[in-house]
Amino acid sequence: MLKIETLRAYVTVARSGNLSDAAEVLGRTPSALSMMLKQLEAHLDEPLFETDRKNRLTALGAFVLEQAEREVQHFDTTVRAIEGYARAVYGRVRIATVPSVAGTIIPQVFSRYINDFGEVDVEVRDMDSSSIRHELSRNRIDIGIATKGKHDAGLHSELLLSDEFGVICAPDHPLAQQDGPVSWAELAEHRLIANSLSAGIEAAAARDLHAQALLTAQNLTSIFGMLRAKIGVTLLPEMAISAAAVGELVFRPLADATARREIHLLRKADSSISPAARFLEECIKETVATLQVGSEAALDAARLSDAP
Amino acid sequence: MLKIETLRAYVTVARSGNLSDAAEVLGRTPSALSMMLKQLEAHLDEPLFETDRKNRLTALGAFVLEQAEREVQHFDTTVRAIEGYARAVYGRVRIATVPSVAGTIIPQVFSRYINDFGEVDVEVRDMDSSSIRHELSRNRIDIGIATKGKHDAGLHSELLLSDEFGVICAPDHPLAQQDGPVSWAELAEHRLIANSLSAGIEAAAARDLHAQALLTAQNLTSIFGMLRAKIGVTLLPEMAISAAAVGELVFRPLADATARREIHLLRKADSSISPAARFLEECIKETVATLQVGSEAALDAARLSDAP
DNA sequence: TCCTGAATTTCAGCAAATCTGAAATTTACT
DNA sequence: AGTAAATTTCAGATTTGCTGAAATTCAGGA
Repeated sequence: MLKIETLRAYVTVARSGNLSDAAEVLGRTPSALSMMLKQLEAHLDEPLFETDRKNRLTALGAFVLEQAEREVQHFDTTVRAIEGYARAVYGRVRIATVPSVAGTIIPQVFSRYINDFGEVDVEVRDMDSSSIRHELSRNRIDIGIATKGKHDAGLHSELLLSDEFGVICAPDHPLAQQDGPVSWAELAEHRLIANSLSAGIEAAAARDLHAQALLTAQNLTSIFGMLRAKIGVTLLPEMAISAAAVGELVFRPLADATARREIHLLRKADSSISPAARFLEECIKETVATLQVGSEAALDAARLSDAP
Repeated sequence: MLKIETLRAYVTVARSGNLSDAAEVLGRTPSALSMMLKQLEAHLDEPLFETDRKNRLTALGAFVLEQAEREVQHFDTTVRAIEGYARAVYGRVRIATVPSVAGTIIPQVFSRYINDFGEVDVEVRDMDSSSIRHELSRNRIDIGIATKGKHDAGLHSELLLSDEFGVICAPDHPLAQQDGPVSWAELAEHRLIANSLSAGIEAAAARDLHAQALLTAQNLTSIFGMLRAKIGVTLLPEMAISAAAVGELVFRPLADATARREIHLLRKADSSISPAARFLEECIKETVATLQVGSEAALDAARLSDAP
């Protein structure tokens, strides 16, 4: 049966015009090549070379050279693609994250690892957590960075980082006049502007506050506008504000340490991800780990470098 | 190193979803396939299947399947092309012959061997002998059927058949009133219409006649027109007239048996021809041999069957 | 949860293919 | 014709690949 290595040997010999040089190139002895070509000619039952010296091809030889050359090249290309994909130097990764991570962690990941990505094509999108989970389950993205859903079946999750909620208000708001954590009772005395992220806080006190809230805003721009207009205060995870251009607003942490948003690395549980996706995941986790070594200090540094 | 047979094994297993069926298809044992795939996975340093049962692929597995499938198909196509070319069931042969052979022998060849030509693409052209030799030496055709040149260097020749010259004249011409061979002396008493074929006769008497000839015509139609108008007689090889629609003309052989046109099978001496060309050559020679078994009778038969 | 049968993997030994190095042969060139 | 280089041949060594049996793993039912 015809083998690629036979064709490769023939191409090398036919092109170099003699066995010894070809043997050098291929890293075998001339005698091995001689036997290989003999076998090929026996298989075709026709000579490929005009003379014993391999410097002139028969008509069949010329035809085989053309075909074999094309074939060997095609094969090598395929092998490169397969090996490249396996070693994550080639491929495509589609990732979707919540905006705050898209604006903080992700840029860090790329600035650290961009050189290791080779030919990998990374597609980043930002969307809200439930959309991310939906896109994941429909196989529209490979990796998601989002909060977990109540009962997301078929998704594998891994805690990436947890993000402390705090109170945001205008600098001349009464709550901005003091430092330190804010208690639920303290917060209850001010008008709350609810938002989709704060609605996720599970503490009972938070639920009560939301039940009484009169205003709900969805996007950061409008929330921040209301804060500056001193209409009220809001609750947001720390990263959500650091990712945006905050301008003149004050952040005070919540006294209730359970009020956190937990951001997970999500992927489909049943199907495997490509090596490139796995590699990107590793880069993200390592980046997060590094940033958390110096705890908040490192996170702050990340934020600063991210807001020129 | 990655081998085609490994890719083929992987494709078969990935498509059938289990080892045993694939082993059946490939004609090996499941254990052989198991080891092959293990080796492939080790080479890529990544799993190709989700579970030990081979019915679900990893992301890498899906990618490799796609690539390997394409590759195996490409390889098989190449091998078919090479083997087909070698066995002369595939290829192209360009052949040029003098018109008389194009009109007699060649149709016979095809009617006998057409079924053996498979996918071979045969191109037939007719032209005069010197053009044929020229085209051959420029590698524009693979096989030529023509008379030899004076000093055609680099051409291999082989006598195919020799064709007796004779006198052609109108039925009411004086020479048509008798049977049997015509002597040079007899012929000298009539006006000769010279032509490019008769000019090639080497006999001294023929040269004298040509020196005195007043008319020279190149193509058969005009020659025959002149014969019918009783302007004179001409000398032509027997096949040249049998190949054409002769109509009402009389042929009498020459007494001088040396006046023959020798038609050769020509090809370039240095470069080899393709297996398909070689096969066609064989077919032509065999056809000629068969026709000559019954000597002239057979040739006559050929002519008859060729002029419906 | 355990059992059962099927599928797969492992292992050892065997067979086939391929390689090497030396010697013999052929070829091209002087 | 002689010589040097290239190629082929040959035998032995090595590697690779395959088989068949046994062990293991797995899926599905009791």
